[in-house]
Amino acid sequence: MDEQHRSGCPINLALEVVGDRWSLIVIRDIIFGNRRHFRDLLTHSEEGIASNILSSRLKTLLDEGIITRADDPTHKQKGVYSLTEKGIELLPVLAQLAAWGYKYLPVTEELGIRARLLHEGGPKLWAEFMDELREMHLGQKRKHKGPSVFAKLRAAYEAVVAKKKRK
Amino acid sequence: MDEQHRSGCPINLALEVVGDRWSLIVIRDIIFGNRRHFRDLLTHSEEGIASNILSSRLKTLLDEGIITRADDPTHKQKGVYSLTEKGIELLPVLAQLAAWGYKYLPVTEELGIRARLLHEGGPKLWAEFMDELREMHLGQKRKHKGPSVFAKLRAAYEAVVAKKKRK
DNA sequence: ACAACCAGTTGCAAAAAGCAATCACTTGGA
DNA sequence: TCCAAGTGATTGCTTTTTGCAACTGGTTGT
Repeated sequence: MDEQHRSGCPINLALEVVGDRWSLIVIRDIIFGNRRHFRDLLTHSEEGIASNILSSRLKTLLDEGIITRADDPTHKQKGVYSLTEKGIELLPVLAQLAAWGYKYLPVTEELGIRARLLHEGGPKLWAEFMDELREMHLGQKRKHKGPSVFAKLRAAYEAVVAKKKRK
Repeated sequence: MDEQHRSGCPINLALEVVGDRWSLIVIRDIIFGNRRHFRDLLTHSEEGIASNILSSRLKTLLDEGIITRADDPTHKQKGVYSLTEKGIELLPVLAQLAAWGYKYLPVTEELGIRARLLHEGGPKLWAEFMDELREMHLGQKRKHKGPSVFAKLRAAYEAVVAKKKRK
């Protein structure tokens, strides 16, 4: 059970934790979609994750201290997943990855809009977003004022979807 | 052969390309270790990559346009792998991943020093480094003057190794 | 009472990773 | 000239991970 690490390199260690095809997808949906329940992550998944894989990933992320799980008072079986600070700080990784994908890969318009805004906003916007995530997941009070980055990203996405529908 | 994408999300598309345990390790060794030959990547790998996996990853990275391969004039069988602009622009992703790993995972001192310097230098240092990489891999002339970031990172690493040896 | 909802688990097949040995060729030195 | 060392891989094999579909056992609302 004592997992041996391949090396003590930070990049390698990070890849051992989130270097697979699904972990960061789950984190992405928690961050940008605010999906907090198992079913929510399962059925709204753009990519169609299987339930056993989702289950296994959530377990790993729990073990690694990237997310936590709490009981939902409204439903005895429902669990609420929240990001830890360690999980929230994966946002810059996701942002850079998204920027790279947006620039070089065949991204669809509606799914690319968030990557664009995040890229244009830069580290300052990321920090604001992380501040909001700390409020949403850790119950800390927001430091920055003004409109929510989360809401702005969502609104931009909805606008693109609406525009495409009209055509 | 026409691979179907799981979705048009930039994060997902990026993960489909480099979201595995080895691709970014190879890129890391090319960038930070300046390893340009198959054998070089194979035998100096900190993590001990197997030859068939290295072979397969290099093929994928070639197909994706992240690296190119040229014949080495000094040896008919030797190939020289170089980064493309698309590959060079993975540096910010590596830097963020390294920063996260450095902060939260059991990184060894000698392998963590580069992550620390890269983090402290921030996007400005990354840009300088990418400028150097364009010189090393694409034959473009460097725009910025002054000491090489590549050399600084290497020197810092050597210094830590030397210090540990003395003890 | 019962259908819909919830968080998973199980069993099985396919794909990928990992390991050791081998291959076909090139180079440099005795 | 010959042969060891070096080159970039490939092959065959086992183990591990992924992916899919069906299922389980409990909860909630009507």
